[in-house]
Amino acid sequence: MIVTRFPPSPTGHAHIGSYRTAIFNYLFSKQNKGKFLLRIEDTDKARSKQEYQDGIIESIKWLGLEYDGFSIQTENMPAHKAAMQKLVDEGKAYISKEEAKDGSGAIKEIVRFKNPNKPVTFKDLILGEVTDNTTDLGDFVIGRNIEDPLYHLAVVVDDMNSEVTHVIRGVDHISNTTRQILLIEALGGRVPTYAHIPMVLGDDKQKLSKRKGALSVLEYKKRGYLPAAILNAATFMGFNPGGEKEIYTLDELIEVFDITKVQKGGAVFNQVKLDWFNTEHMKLLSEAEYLNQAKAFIPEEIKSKILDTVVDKILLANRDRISYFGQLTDVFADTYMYETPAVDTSLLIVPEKMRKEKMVTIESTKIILTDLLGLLERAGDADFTSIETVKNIVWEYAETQGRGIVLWPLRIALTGKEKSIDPFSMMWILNRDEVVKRLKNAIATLV
RNA sequence: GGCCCCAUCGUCUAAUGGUUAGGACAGCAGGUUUUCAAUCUGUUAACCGGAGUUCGACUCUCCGUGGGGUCACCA
Repeated sequence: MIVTRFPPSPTGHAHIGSYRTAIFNYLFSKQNKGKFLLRIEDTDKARSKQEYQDGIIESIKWLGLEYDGFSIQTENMPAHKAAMQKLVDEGKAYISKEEAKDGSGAIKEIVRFKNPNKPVTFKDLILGEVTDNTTDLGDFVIGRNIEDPLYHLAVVVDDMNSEVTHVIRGVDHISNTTRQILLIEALGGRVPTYAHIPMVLGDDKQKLSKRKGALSVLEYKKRGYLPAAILNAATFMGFNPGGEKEIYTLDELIEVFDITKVQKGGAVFNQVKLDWFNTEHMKLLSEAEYLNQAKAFIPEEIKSKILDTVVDKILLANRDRISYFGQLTDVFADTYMYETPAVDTSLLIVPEKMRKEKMVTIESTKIILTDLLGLLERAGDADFTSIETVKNIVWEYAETQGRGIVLWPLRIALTGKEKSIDPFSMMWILNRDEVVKRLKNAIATLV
């Protein structure tokens, strides 16, 4: 049985690079019908916070990475202490009286591992054979004192006890690996198989970090990204199944993932490409799913003053204009979507470059808008049932007069904005009465 | 600096000794039912350098160079 684990320390809100490690562990274990364990490494009590632990669990659940086992490292302390005592008893570790590093000058008893000083070689699923001379590590510390075990010891004991078979983690841990192997050997445990995955880099090609603006996974959740897109994008940093397909669901990822094909070099994180992945995954949503999820991102005070049916229309008309739900905030910030806008007369006049040789004056604009108003007043309710049918109301007229000449002032009359959604979608959202009202308003400004 | 790891378009990558070095994102150009967005089409752009091995190297070896990681009583 294959067992992998993801052991974050609850000392901050982790970003996409950290969770990619979780994803690779998850993918590998699931495709082998194995187990995926989540372990909170909180041996650094001073920096660990419940808030961060909650964030980790929330993120993992949101991403859909169901774990088969959960543990909190400090709860396994008795086992860590027993292991440390055993090493000391067997002469493989010793207690050393040293001056405390906290500047107090006090002398305390720390526990050091007696380094056998030999080169350690292990086989890495991604890197191949890795050898490291451990002598320069010295007799490294494994406990603050005989009662207080540190990271390396705790990890090794926990992994042994939970029978972890594969340790998949970032290459930044590679030098930890050799010293942990030393500990496993001293404890008489079985050395797991390792796979060191490349770092996720920032634009500066250095390890991605929050300090350099990397967003936490929780932040992406808040901004309305789809977990499926995060999963897909994260996996593709360092892995590629070959072929030209790039959009994969979690199940498909489990299917095609191959740890041995993971890239050796680091991958620069690209926010723009993440947005693209999200756009593509949004297209995979059914209309009902889209609407349902989108509604959570409409500011309450705005939602309460618009009819549900109109909200749906606004959402649908803007569907392919957003790449993540958080952008809905901008959509609704354009109040013309649901409130009659003030119209600036000068905007109504078709800009020069779009006139196509035609004369455009205040008078001609007024005539066009008046003609349009007539067409719309005469339209039936059925004409407003879809964007397509709405378009048919004015299309013939626009064709004969010149599309730009007609559609430009129409759109401005409806939105009051130089840049906006198209007039057909707008009329569909608004329905006849409001369209007629806005046209009349616009005509009134043309003196 | 010691030790370790890495190296294909700007970015993510495909290629597993023989390809016009492919795709995606971004960029650029154009089309489209006006604008913005979206969308469609086309297009610019890469094998870090030098030796070797070989009939033949992006692919294998070595040496450079460059980049990164790590050197805690953090994890």
